[in-house]
Amino acid sequence: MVRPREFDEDQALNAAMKLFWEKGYEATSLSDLTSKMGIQKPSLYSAFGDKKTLFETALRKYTQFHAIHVRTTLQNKPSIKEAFRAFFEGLVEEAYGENHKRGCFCINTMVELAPHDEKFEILTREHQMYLSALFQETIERGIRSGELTISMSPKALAQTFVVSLIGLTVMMKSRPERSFIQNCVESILILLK
Amino acid sequence: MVRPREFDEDQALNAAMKLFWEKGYEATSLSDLTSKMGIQKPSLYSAFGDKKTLFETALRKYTQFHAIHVRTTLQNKPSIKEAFRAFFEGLVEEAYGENHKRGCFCINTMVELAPHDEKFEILTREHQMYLSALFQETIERGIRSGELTISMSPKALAQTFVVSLIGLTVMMKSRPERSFIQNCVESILILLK
DNA sequence: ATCATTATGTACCGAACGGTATGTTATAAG
DNA sequence: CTTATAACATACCGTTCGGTACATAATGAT
Repeated sequence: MVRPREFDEDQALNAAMKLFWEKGYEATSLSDLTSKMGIQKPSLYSAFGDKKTLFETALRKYTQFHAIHVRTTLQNKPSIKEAFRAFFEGLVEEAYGENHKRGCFCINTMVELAPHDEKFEILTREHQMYLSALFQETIERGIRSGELTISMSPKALAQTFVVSLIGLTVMMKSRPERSFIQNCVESILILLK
Repeated sequence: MVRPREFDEDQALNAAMKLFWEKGYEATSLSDLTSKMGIQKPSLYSAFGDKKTLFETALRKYTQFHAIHVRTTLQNKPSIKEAFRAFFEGLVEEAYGENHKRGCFCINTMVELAPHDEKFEILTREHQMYLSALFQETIERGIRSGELTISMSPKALAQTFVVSLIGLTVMMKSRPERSFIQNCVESILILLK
């Protein structure tokens, strides 16, 4: 009964996500968006709403993908210690490897928007809480299996891992020597005893 | 021989610093700046150059103040452990106390500008390296005095403290429960044995 | 008192911003 | 084949952006 979409919504949203991820909310213009998404402004508005709404949709998509990525990385190794090592060293490799990445969209948003927009304060906090729960489950699995014998509570350790993850991700934006980051990863992993 | 400035440069720069600190580079407009600095645009340009230059000047001023603040906090206590505890708990108090602050201008800049502007990549990295050196000196002081017997190198521990500082500061922007942050502080301080 | 020099306020610049009105085109139901 | 509906491209909206030209005002040196 109606004319169908000529563009792939999911693909367009992916393009928007990459842009916001790379440049942030303010520095990304509607022109940037429409050109990379391959659509015109009216199509963008009818499909995704205004700029803030599109940003929120893109961020939600990112956090979902990211949560899955973290979960699978942690489940990928039988050893818990090796799983966390692989997770943190994967981070470093992403940042210092051949085609280095953009950091974390959620962390960028915590800095740019969370302090001035309660919606993003909540959205980003919930993602960090999800990661914390994920870490905690993994740690508790290691304790139950007898692999880990940690000195602090699994919850506190998981929270510390979240903060370490954020600290590493942001620190790498200033591109310190790789040894700096590597030292930090080793220190953090010491907490696993 | 010439007409003198009618405004206090230092005071105007302070106002600019607060604005950039609070809102970041992109979200702060020249109108915001001129109104809070109490001057007109031509005065701003003749005294401070363009927006980017003013931002850089403001950031340099911030990092100088911040370095002094950290140094004095660390030197304020005879016990090294107590000094670091006071430092990290001061952070938390700043964020959760009565009139909570804006986080850290340098960290905000690491996220917003460092990935796209080498000048700020370098400037922010150098500040973090300075903090790392400060932490390291303090730790080594504690070792020499016999107060500390740490398992890793003072350098690696100092670097880990820098990353923890960044992680805590950014995490607090999403305003998690205070216990979350407090747990992290305790875990970090465990590294001091 | 004159003059070179610089700060100031006003008014303006072109460009880009986020967002929309409008007319046209493509579709599927009838 | 007509028609209702919605997506499309174009062209435009008022506003704000960063930055400046210009005339005026204030100063110290002469």
